[in-house]
Amino acid sequence: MTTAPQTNVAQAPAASGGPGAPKTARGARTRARILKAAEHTFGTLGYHRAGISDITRAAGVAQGTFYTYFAGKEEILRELVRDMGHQVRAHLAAEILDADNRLEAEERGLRAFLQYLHENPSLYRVLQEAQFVDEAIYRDYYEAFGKGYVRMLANATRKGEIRPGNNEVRVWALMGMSNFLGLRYALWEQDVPFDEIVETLSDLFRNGLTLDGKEKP
Amino acid sequence: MTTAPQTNVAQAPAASGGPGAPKTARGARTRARILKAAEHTFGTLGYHRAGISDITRAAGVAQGTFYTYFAGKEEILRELVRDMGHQVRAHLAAEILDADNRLEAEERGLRAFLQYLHENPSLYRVLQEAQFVDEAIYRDYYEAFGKGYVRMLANATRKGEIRPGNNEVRVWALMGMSNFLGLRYALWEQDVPFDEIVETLSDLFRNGLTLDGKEKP
DNA sequence: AATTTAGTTGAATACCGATTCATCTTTCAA
DNA sequence: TTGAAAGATGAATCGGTATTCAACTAAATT
Repeated sequence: MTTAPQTNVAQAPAASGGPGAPKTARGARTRARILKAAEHTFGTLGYHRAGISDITRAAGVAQGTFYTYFAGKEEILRELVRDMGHQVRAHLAAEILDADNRLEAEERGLRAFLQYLHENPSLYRVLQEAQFVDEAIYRDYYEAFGKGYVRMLANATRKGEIRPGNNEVRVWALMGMSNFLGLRYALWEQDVPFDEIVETLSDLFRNGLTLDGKEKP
Repeated sequence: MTTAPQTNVAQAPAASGGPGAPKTARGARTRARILKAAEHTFGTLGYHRAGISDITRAAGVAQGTFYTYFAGKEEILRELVRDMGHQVRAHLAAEILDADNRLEAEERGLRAFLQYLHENPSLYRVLQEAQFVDEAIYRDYYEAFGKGYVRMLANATRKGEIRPGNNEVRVWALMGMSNFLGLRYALWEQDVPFDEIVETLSDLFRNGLTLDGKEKP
């Protein structure tokens, strides 16, 4: 029996992290810096054009350091999508909290989303590109988002705030709206004030699109 | 002054085509085969994973032949987006033609779109990936689409079929809905019949989302 | 039939960037 | 204080693939 390198056995590389989750404060800081840098780099250059070297340069570390915390390029993208997903959801949830009813929640939610996207444009690009790098992570994002959304609509239905209907389908429609409106009016061109966008959608929610009568409650 | 290679001056390489538009029937056929192959290959493997060799193999031509008709990988993607854009718009326009009013047009349009996406899944991927390869071509697609859409809503407004409102914003919201519903229910999982999706949206258009009254016409 | 133009071929080129690794430095626990 | 563990370095490797090109074949033109 020689001196076996027990070090190599290693307990499963941190279920959530890459090759190894940081074990010191310094490591945690470095990892965070790299993640932030990746967000910015992917957001600006796009996933494919961005090189690991671009990320590490932006983070101010050497190339090799990257692999201390992430298994590879795909891995850090996944991590990023998870992180950013948590952030938006937390942010929107907070913004909606003190809404008196569903309509108000939709209004506040949409406005907050447009604002958030404007301030964090990387979210859009990172998320959308992730779709074609690892579809599962993209689906996870929207299914997590949608799940909470459906629950809220179900509550609103119970309270009699919205018409009964297929809330899952509605949620996907609503997420699609926000997404496109965000791309067009928060990222591309700021030529319509958010208030007007929100008002237009609010009108749709209150009155529909057509002119003929609405069944009375 | 030496014998200048006047050949190199060349009149701008076919405004729309690549290095040279085909000049014989055989050439046209080959070019078309490559374009079809690219659609399928990009649609299946994705733009970045797909190699020129994958495309030419699928088309049954040699690698070099590709460059007889296209300046490069990005170029063929652009061509593809333009082509596919024409196709969808033409298809949807036809499907909507004999609608009696805007609501019916929306219903038919949505159903037709879901159906089309289900039958031509490549459209989604090619288009969405193009966004990050050449944003302009992506914007062109949706601006062309949106332009026609806005015009139709304006007509409907004039006819008193829909409520007055910001039709451009509405159009982006509507395109977003279709897009997400298509991804979720036509591409990912077919677990809700198109009829139910259409009915859910139709209800939204007729009655809105909320329960309280609608201003009467 | 001869000549020019268009189209085709596929191997060679050229470049790029993700990942590895041996070495060095910092941190931390005993 | 000191040795082991954790972190950091950056040059070298390695695989992949978009593009080029000189030679060949088919079609059209005279």
